[in-house]
Amino acid sequence: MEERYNFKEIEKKWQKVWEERETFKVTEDPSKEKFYCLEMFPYPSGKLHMGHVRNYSIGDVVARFKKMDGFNVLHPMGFDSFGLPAENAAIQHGIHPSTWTWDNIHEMERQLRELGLSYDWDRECCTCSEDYYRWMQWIFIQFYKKGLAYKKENPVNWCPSCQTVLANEQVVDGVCERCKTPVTKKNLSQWYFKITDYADRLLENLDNGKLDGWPQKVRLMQKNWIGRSYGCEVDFKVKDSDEVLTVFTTRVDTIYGTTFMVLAPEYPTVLENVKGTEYEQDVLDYIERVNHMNEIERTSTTAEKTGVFIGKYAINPFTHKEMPIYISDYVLMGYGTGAVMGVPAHDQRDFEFATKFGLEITPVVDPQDPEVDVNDLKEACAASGIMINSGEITGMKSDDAIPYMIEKAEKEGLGHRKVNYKLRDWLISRQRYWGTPIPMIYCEDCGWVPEKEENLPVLLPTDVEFTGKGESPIATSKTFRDCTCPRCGKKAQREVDTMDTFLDSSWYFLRYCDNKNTEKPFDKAKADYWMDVDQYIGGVEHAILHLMYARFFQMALHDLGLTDHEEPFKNLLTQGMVNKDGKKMSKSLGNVVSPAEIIEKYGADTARLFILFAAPPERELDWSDAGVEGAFRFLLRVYRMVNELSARDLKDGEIVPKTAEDKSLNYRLNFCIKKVREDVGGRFMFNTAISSAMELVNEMYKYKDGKNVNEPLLKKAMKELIVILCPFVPHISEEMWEHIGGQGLCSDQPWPACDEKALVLDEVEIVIQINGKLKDKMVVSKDIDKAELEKIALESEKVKELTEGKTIIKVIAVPGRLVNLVVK
RNA sequence: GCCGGAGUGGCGGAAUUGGCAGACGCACGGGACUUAAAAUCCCGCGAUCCUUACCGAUCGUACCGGUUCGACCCCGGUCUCCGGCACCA
Repeated sequence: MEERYNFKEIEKKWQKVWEERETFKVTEDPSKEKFYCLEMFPYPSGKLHMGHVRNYSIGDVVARFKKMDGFNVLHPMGFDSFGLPAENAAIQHGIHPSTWTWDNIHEMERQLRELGLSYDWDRECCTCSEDYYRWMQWIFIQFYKKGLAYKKENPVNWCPSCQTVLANEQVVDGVCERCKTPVTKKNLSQWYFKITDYADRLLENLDNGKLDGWPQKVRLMQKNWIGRSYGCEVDFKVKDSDEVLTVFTTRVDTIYGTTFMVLAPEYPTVLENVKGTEYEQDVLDYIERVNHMNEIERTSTTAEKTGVFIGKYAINPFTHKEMPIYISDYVLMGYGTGAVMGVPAHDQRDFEFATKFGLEITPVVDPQDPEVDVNDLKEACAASGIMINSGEITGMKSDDAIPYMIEKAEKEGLGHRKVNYKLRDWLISRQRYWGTPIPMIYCEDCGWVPEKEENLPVLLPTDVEFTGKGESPIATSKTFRDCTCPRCGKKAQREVDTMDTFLDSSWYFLRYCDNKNTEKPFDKAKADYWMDVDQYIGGVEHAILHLMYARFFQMALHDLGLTDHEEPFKNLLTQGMVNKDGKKMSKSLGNVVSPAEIIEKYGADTARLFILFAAPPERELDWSDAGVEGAFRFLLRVYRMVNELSARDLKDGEIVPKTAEDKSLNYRLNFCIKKVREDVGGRFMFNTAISSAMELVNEMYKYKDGKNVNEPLLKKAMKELIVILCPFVPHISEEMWEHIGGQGLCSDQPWPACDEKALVLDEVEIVIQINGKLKDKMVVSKDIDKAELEKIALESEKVKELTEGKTIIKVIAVPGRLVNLVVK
């Protein structure tokens, strides 16, 4: 082995060896326990960033460790390669999205290989390739046949800059998640997936133990997003009309306090209700104004309430009182029924509305709080309490009044129990080119008909123009649109929209299980062998979008009988961001550290080691050049030691630790073996795993230059140290392994066994406390019992001195740990 | 506003079940080696106080309080920061 640590050559050499020997290629093997380790696949932007390096380093340590620990490890990689940037490149630079994407994929593959990641590249999937999107289309058709896909006209989120619709999940703070342009509403006919059918199951599984391996935070975020609320729908008749307005409320107990009613501006009967009346113009003006607002303006909670009276009255089914009907933008058409009962005394929004329009405020719940005067409210009071002014339920507890009123409404036919969700159906069509074509055909006679499965894939046309404007670019193709109806054979037209790329990433983990299948998306037996993903690793920014869509897909595919598994990801690790100087790395701040630069200067092993050592994976990590230097120095230190020890040609033989130094080294070695197993295999604390390896190296440095060197022991420590380091820094480990004459590849070695006996020391240090404060320490035999321990502690000079003239009230002795004297 | 999470040296962080606070690393300081420097190796490194020095003492995990023989850890309250959701009836 060269004296100098020549990482460049070492890394190149071993990457080639792994590739040639197919070290990380796997097949199903029922005799072995499987482990599916998966990192979120990247979008092929063309350049790897530090976030990727962190993500894949974490996954690689886990995958390599599990392999060494005897598992049959599936560790695949691919590219989420449909999407907008490719199309923007086409618009700006005239490069075809396909060319741009594939060039980037190849460049990123190269960069990933440079990191020495243990992927089975044979299983690579790129979502933009025909053999992937063919099955994406097939799955779409199965969803359609099952009634999970449907097309409907609806006001949708529209990004004026991207010129496409967006799913609710892609609108963040009222702006487009991608380009930050304020989102507007547009009425369009679009494809949807019925994810709401799965709302309950998606919710149930968050809490029934199936996802206990997920961070609580992510589960809560999904729970809030699904937003289930239990309540009641109540029917209000419109005065002098046959119309019935149904409202949803979670507080039916407050129905006696309803003093007005509010409809969403889009409510379908509003226009006919005002037609030809004096209110028509005001209402039309208001609706027009609301339509021109973007999402930010519309959903601002700080804005003063607005609205107009539509000239009609609703009748409260319980009090028979007449109540004016308004429209206002604070009522949303997309949630509940689009109509709400206004209870200003107990709902803050209604309170503000009533105050603005001078409407009556009737308190019906007394919270029994001396600080609240219900007859002079300064704001709404949402607390529960005792019912007042409420007919037959007056005097009841408001919490009891809710079930009582629901029952009463059901008995008298005035309403019924109802569960509502914030979750909406998933809008999946996009007016873009670079995505999976939706395999649907519109026939004048038959309506929407799916393409025949044997005709898949519906290929993306190549004769399109990229203008970035108007409808889907596919519409500019001369050949794509026209076709014949698969059902009746008449002339028909293809759908020109493509699928949201979040569909592609909702099942790629299944395709990895069987990526070459030309008969179906994946073989059930293969998928059932590998699934669930035992460890999924990625950024927390996907907590809602990707992670919920993938769960929905898995459930739907399960229900279609394609897999036995209902949830895709058993354990989830969400890694924190990589920052520089406390700020996010970004071009505009000029603080971007490029992985290529670091690999060039220090090598991949150093980059991996630093990133794993600097912080626990869930936390943010601040990039530190000095820290990288430190990681590099550690590798140099190990390399130098192995070089020196191998030159000494240490003797083999039976390991019998004799001296205290032997025992200490043997302890450190076995402790490290155990610690790394726990920290990498269970706790995901790579930083402490590495620190225990550092401690072992420090101990070995001290030991090797000592007087009585136990050569077989030192040799074993060196060998096992190299194996322990392998998951973290595989290249240098292979090099050192080869150098000391190790058999086979270091990556193929079994994880060293921990000798538990070595961890039991003959003597232990015991702490002596007085009133809980540390006063003395002593070394005693490990077998000593409570009574003896107590006796020895009381004999300590220090204790005698400090307890002189005082009484010892109580002695607490914990063998192996401490003695605490309570003294007065 | 609602729901989460976090707060430990100069810095990143450790303390896994309530039992020695600060492992490991960075930075810094000192020493050895060297003509010199780099590299390397060794030592020190929370604060305050006492002491010539050694030895030691007191305080210390955001803040206030509680439980306990014993609290970074459990309980109650406060502050600050971060994240998510947000006119969801």
